Amino acid sequence: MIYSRSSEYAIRAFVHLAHATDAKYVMVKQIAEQEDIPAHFLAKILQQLARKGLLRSSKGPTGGFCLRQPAEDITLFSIVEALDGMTDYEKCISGLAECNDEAPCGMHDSWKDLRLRILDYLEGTSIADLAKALDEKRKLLEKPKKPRKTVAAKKN
Amino acid sequence: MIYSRSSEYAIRAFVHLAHATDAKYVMVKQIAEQEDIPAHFLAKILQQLARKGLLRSSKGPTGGFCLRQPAEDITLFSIVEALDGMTDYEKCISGLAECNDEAPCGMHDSWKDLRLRILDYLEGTSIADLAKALDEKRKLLEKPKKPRKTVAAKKN
DNA sequence: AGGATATAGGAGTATTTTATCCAGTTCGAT
DNA sequence: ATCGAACTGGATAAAATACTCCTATATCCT
Repeated sequence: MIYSRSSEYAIRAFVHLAHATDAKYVMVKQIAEQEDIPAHFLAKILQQLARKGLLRSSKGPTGGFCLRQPAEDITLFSIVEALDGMTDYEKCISGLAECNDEAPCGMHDSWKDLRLRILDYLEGTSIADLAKALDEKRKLLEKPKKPRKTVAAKKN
Repeated sequence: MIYSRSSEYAIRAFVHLAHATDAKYVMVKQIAEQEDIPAHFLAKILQQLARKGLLRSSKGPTGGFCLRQPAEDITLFSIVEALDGMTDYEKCISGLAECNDEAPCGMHDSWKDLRLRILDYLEGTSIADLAKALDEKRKLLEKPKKPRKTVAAKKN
């Protein structure tokens, strides 16, 4: 709800690509299957991001997509901005077009603070951050110290 | 983007109602005009909120809507929850259904922190807060110490 | 060179959100 | 009692978002 579903898909795809460290191209189909994202839809999204310069693409066999910059340099902000735009964040949350720092709007100041935090989050989080966090979580789950029989009661 | 347009309209309508201090009913049409909200659409929204117990409604002449509780007791959260639901906030931002505090998801922890802030904002801000902030802003604008000729260059 | 493969891109469909309209019901006022 | 005002609720429409399909184009591989 901070960003669209398109952006969500893109972010997940980027994290996936960040794991393909050897800078090889990865097929949309492969990403879509492993990340459980509608393939055709994801293709569209990645095409957009390739046009915007965030991805590199190649056609034909051995083709696919790969990150154009190191994962450390790609922020969530750059992805969300490219797909959703930032107009929602630029206007006042109350929807009053006339509202600015001087004009009246009850929500203005408190929202400004929260918006800043959201933008900080988007600008301060890179694909590399997410990829690393994901790796660490996976490692923790791979070697459970005290495995309890089977993976039975899987709480959702 | 934190909440839907419906919620935005509702919040503005509630702030409007909070100003009708004498607990009288206010017509949808009147709110819609003054707040510049599509009247029929707003009617639907207020009906929903009346059904959920956040508003009191009355038909016929002298009828309309009024707050059911004091504005201090109505949080943004209660409105947004009633209209949008909180399912978006309950699930992991990455869209992974399987993701929970133990399961792997790169975004989980950082998002958890931000989500908490957003919910704090929604739960910690009441309609009375917004109404008061709006009043204060208006007062500041009403009596400019040094009025400069006319209100000419009205910057958007 | 030519066939297989993967992205590019346009067009089309489905679903959700936003917005409108109208007939029905309730209630106040004359 | 009756009329009109205002909410109620269902049906409809428009717009935005999410998703699918098909053809073209570029590239690798034999």
